[in-house]
Amino acid sequence: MSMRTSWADSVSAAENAAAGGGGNRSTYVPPHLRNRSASSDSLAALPQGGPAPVNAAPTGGNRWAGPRNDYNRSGYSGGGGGRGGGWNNRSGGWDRGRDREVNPFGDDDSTEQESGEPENTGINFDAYEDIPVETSGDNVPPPVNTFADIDLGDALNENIRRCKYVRPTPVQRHTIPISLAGRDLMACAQTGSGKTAAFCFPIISGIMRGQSAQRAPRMPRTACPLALILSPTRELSSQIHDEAKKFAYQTGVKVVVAYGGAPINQQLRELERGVDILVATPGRLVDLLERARVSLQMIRYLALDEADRMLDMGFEPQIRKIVEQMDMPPPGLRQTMLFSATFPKEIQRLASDFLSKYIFLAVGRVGSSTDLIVQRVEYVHETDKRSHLMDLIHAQKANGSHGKQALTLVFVETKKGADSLEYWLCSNGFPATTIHGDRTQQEREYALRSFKSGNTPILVATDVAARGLDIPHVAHVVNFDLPNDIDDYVHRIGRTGRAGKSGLATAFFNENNSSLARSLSELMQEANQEVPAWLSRFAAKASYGGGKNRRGGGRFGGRDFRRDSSFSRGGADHYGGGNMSGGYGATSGYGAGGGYGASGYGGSYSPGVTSAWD
DNA sequence: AAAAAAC
Repeated sequence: MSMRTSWADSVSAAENAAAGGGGNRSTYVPPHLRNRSASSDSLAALPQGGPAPVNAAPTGGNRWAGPRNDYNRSGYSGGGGGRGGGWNNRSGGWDRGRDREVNPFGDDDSTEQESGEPENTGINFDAYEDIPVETSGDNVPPPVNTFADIDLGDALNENIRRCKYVRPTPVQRHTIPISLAGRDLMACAQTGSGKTAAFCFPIISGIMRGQSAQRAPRMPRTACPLALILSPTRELSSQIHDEAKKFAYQTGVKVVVAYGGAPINQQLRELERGVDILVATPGRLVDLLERARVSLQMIRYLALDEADRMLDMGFEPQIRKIVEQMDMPPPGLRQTMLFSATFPKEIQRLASDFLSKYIFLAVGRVGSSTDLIVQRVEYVHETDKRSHLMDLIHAQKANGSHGKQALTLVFVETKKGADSLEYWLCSNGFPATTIHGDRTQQEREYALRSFKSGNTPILVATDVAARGLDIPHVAHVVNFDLPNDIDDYVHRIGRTGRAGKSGLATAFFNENNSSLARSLSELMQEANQEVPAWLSRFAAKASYGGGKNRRGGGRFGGRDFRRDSSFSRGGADHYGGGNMSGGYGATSGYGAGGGYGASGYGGSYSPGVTSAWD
């Protein structure tokens, strides 16, 4: 009860200060002002020294060392002694109830066991012990072994508990301290490695500590996020947003998502209500920037997820526009994290342009984790694929659990192919739906929901669903059409075998896939899968045909990209030099393609990790 | 070659 008035007071104090008497009726309260109870705090109570220039932060390295008494306040976590005391209980908060924070964890912590085991059991934690991890760079902060080793703050710790994260994944163990130290990072990490949490925790924590009292400029209709997370697909952005909201629950840090295909007005409204962390796809963000509805001048954290994917998709111009040609602070004055599964020269270039004195991190995939996925390859002629699929689904049906049919994800190569296969399945009595880029966003989201819920246990998808998407409980991934790229294959099969559950991946192979034969059989061998003799023969043939073999074939510590002739063309060692600034970087060891993530089939690929770790 | 992504 007193809390309510406290909050209200706090808000009006903040408003008065922020509006400067200008009659601005914005209800947005910067995060560093939110977590304080008004009775004792006011603007003047900001951490000592008052306003620190925001730009002093990233390279300073020491900004975390100061007293951090501006969060975990009594009004917040201490509360009535019960956990989650603060926000939940208020009946009208600083926002006057207009945007009551929905509990992203569902109704109550205590009901979480209702449907079987908690999400995180079954993870083979021991498998994490011997994951190869390589870092390079100057003064790399040591990894942590537990979340408790890191001072993320009570609110965040509580959310980690709610997420049931027991121990940090390798990418988290390394990334979080690096990031908390204010360092830039280029990381080889893929879906399933826990990277969303790895970059969200430090961002949220940093924003909460945000000692910068620098106010957002007074631009009533322009949102000024402190952190930007870019990702290649709408669904991935949406998923990151969902995760980030869990991590930020009751921290006062506001997360907003913006992507195309959805009505922009709602997103604009959300933005107007204030945003600390903006998750976005590049196209929509450019739109928002051009409308001046978003300004990047306050950005302190930038995370680029699936960077190689974004470049594949032709986003480089938009990304460069966003990062270099708008009003975002330059490298060194912001903290940048670049995540990519592979390191072709385009990515190297991006890294040397976007990052400052960065640390390079490559996390190997979890030991023998692909053991959790049984991979089968079957020789199927183009014309036989449908009937073959029908057989598989029938067999699957027999295995279904809880009276529900197990979820089957079917990958095809084209959007038309997806539609026609879906139509065929449906007209043959199989409940199927489809997701691809020709469908409206509404249809895509509906399809995904319907699939996840089990209402439509068969989902036909193009590669839009291959990467990053977290669909729990997929029992079977069928590569109806194999991709041309082994990385895509790895991503696709990674949709199953999650959360420590076993998964099955079946591929239909025929002459059309010759180019994949070699890398596919290598991958399967590495994962202790049975490679059919006929596939080995295809592989042997293809290795001479010069098909699309894997570059270098190297493992950890492959080719040095600077020795790649195509790389040094037009300026020997340009990138090497660029990356070497300060002696960091993806220098030897992680080649352009021949390096870690590329050849190791997902250097950090780690299926068998629960959804929340993505 | 196809996929994805802003209106």
